[in-house]
Amino acid sequence: MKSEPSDVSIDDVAGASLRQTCWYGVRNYQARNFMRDVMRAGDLVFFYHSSCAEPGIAGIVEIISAAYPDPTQFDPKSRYYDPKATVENPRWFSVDVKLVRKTRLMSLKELRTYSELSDMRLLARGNRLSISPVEPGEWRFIEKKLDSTMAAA
DNA sequence: GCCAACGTTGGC
DNA sequence: GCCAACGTTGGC
Repeated sequence: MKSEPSDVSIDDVAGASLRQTCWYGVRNYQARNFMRDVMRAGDLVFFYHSSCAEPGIAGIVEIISAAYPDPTQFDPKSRYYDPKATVENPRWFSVDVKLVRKTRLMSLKELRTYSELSDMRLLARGNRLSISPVEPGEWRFIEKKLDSTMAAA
């Protein structure tokens, strides 16, 4: 799951009182469908920092709730307000996530160096989805790299 | 700030 | 249902 750290970073989650946060603001149908139809409580997620100086994986979070209507779609003051959404017929969904652990930053640049990840959806050409599935083999590979390689600084 | 690659909108 | 115009994402 991608988040702009200037909005919500892994440190924001780590610093939150319950070390958890609502994942709001998804406004893409494919990403919504992954969240609503595929994610389940207990699933683990790579927390990816996007649109920043060093984009990449910055931590691991766990899904702790089923998808529920994203409250920001009903809030006229929110940048995520959707006038076509109603409480009876919500368009957009959120999940709650909690911190599992911060990791070293595994940059996009580094991710692209691993042939084992050449088919990863996140790395696909032109991919803009803020939420994309990670194959079990990809997950294991990245987790191993995160554990075995120390950050340069 | 640029721009490629998408996704969405709306006229027809 | 097509598709041009427009808007957004996100790396660089």
